[in-house]
Amino acid sequence: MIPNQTFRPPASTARDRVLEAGVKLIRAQGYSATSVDELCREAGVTKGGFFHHFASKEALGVALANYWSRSTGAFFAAAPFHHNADPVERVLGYIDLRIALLVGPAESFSCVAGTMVQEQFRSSAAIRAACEASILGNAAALEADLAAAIAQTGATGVTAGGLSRHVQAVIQGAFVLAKANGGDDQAATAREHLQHLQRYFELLFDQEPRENPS
Amino acid sequence: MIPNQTFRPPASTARDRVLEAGVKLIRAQGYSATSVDELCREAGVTKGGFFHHFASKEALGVALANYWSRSTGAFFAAAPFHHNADPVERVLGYIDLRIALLVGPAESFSCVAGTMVQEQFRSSAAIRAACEASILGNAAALEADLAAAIAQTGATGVTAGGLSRHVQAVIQGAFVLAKANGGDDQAATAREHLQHLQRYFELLFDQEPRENPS
DNA sequence: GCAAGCATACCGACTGGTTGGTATGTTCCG
DNA sequence: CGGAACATACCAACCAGTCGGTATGCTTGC
Repeated sequence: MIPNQTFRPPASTARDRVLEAGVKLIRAQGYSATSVDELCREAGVTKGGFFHHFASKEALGVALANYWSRSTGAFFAAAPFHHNADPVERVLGYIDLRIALLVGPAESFSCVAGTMVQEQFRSSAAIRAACEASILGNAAALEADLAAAIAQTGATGVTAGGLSRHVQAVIQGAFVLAKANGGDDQAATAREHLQHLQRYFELLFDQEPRENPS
Repeated sequence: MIPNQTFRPPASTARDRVLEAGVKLIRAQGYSATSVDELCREAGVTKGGFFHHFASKEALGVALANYWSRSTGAFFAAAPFHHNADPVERVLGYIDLRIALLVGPAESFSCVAGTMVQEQFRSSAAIRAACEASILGNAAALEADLAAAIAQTGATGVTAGGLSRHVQAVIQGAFVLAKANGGDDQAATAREHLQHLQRYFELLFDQEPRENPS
């Protein structure tokens, strides 16, 4: 879910270069279709180097999901939307940020954890769990703001936890439909769905609709 | 997106058995992780038989997406929610049906097209296009009802096409989060998100909230 | 009515290349 | 010196795809 490489520090060690290669290749091809040899080539590391740092390809998958969690968690934790006094505006500001990050081809904004878990949820329990932690970690970061927004507006029939997970579900769904789009603007496809999510929150929290950038 | 095997006629020919094997295995493992040998074993077909019917594994992927389109299209076209006089009720009835289909483990209700496109959107243009057609075909089937609902309620800022695609995006996102869930009720995870989608439509079309089954 | 001719459906051994993983160095830093 | 960080060479299993062949049925000519 973090947008593109510029938001992560350039990889220096071999281990980090492999993780960066994993982000790039698995976003574009998925986990199973990405071979260890390919990862090594992309990272400029030999097979021996790879297996020195990762006990198996599965271990790389788990480490990659954790790496992804840390990167995205740090990025969103540092974002300025947290400074807004109104919790509803903080929630809408988060979605604004997510929309702003949707640029370029799908492999530059899609989610490594979502991609991996869709393939590996039955084959590898360890990867599944690491991806779940990544996605739910992102959700949890928004839960307090959502709880405050619900309390402030008196919205009924929803919970902060449920809504926070739903935000992530819509984001993941937006990625799938963006990937399915064969046109030249996959990002616009993804934005469309986050704008519907925003409208849902505006209706739920009884806000004036904000004008959408697109 | 069609739920489970009981909604499709039992496969008799070798070709159909391979397609059914594809539905089962690719739902559980993804496209890349499913080998031709595995498909043959599951279908009770030999390698020669497989390549008699499909020119390549990629051709099987395309045929599978088309098979999926036809199955799901026919199933939803025959569903009784179409008979409701109120277009808003038809839309909500569609989501009710989608919710009702969410039972069992994720591999029994998830979408073959969504799973394949997430892995193959860059690697195979033919599979990507076939999956796009499958997902957008499901969306298009709801577009007229959404257009009528918008006209009837005067909902502003949304289009029938955009909303119909959003329904599919939420469904796909619900599947991803269901797969990520390691608990014993992945279906409940998926249902949660479709209920939020339903609430969005209730707010958008100014309906009384319906009581949710869960 | 029946056989020749041909298409379809299917079989399973085989191939060249790739897979994840290992065993055994070498290099370099504290 | 010792161990962490790599490199090289290699392996058995597996991969998608090929190939020569068979069994079956349909079609056409006589």
